[in-house]
Amino acid sequence: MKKTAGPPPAAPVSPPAERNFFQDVHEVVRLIPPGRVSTYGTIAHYLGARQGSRAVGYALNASNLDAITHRRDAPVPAHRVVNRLGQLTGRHHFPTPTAMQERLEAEGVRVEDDTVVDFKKLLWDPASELE
DNA sequence: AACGTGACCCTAG
DNA sequence: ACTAGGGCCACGT
Repeated sequence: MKKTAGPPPAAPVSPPAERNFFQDVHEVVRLIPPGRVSTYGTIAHYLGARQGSRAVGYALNASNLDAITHRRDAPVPAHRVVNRLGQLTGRHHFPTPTAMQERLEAEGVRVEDDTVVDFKKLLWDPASELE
């Protein structure tokens, strides 16, 4: 016999925080103003995961795949996120290998040799700018 | 369910 | 100065 009501109230304990890393990353990246760039580490650090930089990239990958953030109203400007050296390491994950650079240049960001020029000056740190 | 991978970063020798 | 290793977060097999 099967038990009539079989909905196991598993729910062991509510999670401490339901903050989805994914969504959180998307939100922060969306706050990056045009003409500015940020880094995976900076965002991760701002979210409290200093060493969770990889997850940031993964989240952006999902955004590009139109997986979670399929909002055309507020697309995630993943092209504004580079690594700590200012290199466009994620350009290969864009529709075209040059899409990232072109988008940045369209915003006035100069890119040379797959690296953002004056990247340090254009760096946008939410912890400082967003307070 | 465990292991491995990935758009990374930091610390140690 | 350079090289090596570990660590965190989420996902795929």
